[in-house]
Amino acid sequence: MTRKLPDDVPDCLIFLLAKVYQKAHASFKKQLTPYGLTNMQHLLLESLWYKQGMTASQMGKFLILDKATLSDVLDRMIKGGWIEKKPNEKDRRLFSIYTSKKADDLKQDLIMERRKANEEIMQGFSFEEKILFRRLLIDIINKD
Amino acid sequence: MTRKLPDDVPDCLIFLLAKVYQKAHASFKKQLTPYGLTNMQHLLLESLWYKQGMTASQMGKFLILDKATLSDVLDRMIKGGWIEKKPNEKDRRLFSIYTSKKADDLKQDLIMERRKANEEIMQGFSFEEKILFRRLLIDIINKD
DNA sequence: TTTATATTGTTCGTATACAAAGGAGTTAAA
DNA sequence: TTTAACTCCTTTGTATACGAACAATATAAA
Repeated sequence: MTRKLPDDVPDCLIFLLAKVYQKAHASFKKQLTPYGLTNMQHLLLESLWYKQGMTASQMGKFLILDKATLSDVLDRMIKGGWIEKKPNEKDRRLFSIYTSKKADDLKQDLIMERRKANEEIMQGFSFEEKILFRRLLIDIINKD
Repeated sequence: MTRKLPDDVPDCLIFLLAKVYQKAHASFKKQLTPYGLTNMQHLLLESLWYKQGMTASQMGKFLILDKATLSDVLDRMIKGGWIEKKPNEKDRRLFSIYTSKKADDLKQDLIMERRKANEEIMQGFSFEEKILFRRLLIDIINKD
């Protein structure tokens, strides 16, 4: 599916951003296939390893994800045995989310795959370009 | 839905790319709502204005889009009266796609909206940063 | 020319995305 | 303390995405 841009590159930054994301996403997706995980599921696991026991609402804020999107993904991950939900006794609206043993056993491998995927994206960039590219991305996200 | 990154920015370029795309997409989506068009539909219209009469396969190659994705989008755009499909007489597998009058009447406005959206994304960047950012994005897409 | 191969577009299945509305639970305000 | 306002999560509806399988058609190869 991944291909090069036409010779007359579209003068549309939104399009370029979409294609860069599409390519990075597709590449990482291939790496994850053997594990039976989707990109989004991998992202949630790494978030939980960073901070176990978050509620769905907290994860949504942390990852800038819609709660409706998250609800479905969490559901599939519970069915797949990747995470567990524990009800909060004080506030019965809340569930704390934890990774499962099945997930934890793959932790080192999965983190390594992500590192590899990240390196590939900017492979060929100079050190300065890598730093600047990352900074510009963060600037765009945090603008306003 | 759009929010800032947490203080401890995740060290994952794929995540940053996803969030930049998410933000640009959401922003343009708001601009397009009054027209009754989605981002994808707008993209297809601009492609056709650039080159009328492309087949679905040609559009897919031009925009780096899966034919399955395109098939659905084209279907909705025909139902919405934005485009028209004309069968090819020489090769009965093919359909040439053209914009409708309804779409053409909005052409100048829609192109203007896209320009505005693009400017907003890199607003605040220096001239050099704008040039470099665009080049780096294209490099990533065309790598390999 | 007939058979194998390739291409085009559709359909199916699954996974994001997100707006909007709804149900259950909690907190603030009168 | 009882109601209004808010929060959390789920559900519904629509729109991407894309791999895989398919039917119809076209082309190359034998």
